[in-house]
Amino acid sequence: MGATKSEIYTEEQNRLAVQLKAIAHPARIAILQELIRANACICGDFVTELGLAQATISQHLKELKNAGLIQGTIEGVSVCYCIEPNAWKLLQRELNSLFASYADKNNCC
Amino acid sequence: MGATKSEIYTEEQNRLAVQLKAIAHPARIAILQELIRANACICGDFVTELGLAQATISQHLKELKNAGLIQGTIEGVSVCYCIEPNAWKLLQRELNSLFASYADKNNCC
DNA sequence: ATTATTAATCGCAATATTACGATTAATAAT
DNA sequence: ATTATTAATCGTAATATTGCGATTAATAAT
Repeated sequence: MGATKSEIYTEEQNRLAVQLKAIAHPARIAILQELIRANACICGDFVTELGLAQATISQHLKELKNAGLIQGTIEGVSVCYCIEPNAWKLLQRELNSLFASYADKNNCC
Repeated sequence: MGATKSEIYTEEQNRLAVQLKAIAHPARIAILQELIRANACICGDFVTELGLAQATISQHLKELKNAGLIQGTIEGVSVCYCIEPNAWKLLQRELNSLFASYADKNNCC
């Protein structure tokens, strides 16, 4: 016990859960918002922007990258991060369809 | 350490993170989908629907309820769950604005 | 060559999550 | 009254996450 029983769910459910889990942390939400706001890619600016240690930021970036939501390219001594457009748009579509499926059905309770 | 440093984020970032974390589990995604699909409120059907123990389902329902995403009303010996419309629509709006802020900016990397 | 800067990784401690069996509390049926 | 049904809760074990200091690897600047 302790680990999620991924075998019993559909692939879509698992994928959506993984991506939502990646976003579901205030630090990572802040990172994504700043990435979008700045458009141009930033990197270690997050360390000063948020009040977290460099190791912690690096870990959060890694999780976002693992979920495929951002990408980073080495640029000399620093790393330039930005949104991964395809995964981002796919997630948007999947969430849209989830929310759309709850149109305006009248609740029973 | 081990706990999220909520103090350093905005209230919106924290709220969004809490609600996304509530959804970010395949079992809870399955529960929400089934709740929406059935429209009418189900309850312990989830135990047979998914392959999880009753205690586990009850815990997942509690988390969704704590996040304000669903509501449950006692109906005799069983409990009838359904989507909480206001929280659901608010979350939809917040996610929409997050995704909308990434319009079609051209990435730099 | 040496020194600074940047970011990844390792190792650790604290805390949170996932899952379940067992028990409990409450209503419904007999 | 007794028995079934339903769902919450407790306790526990396994695993995952969060956060950081310290170290490491790599390029840039001197």
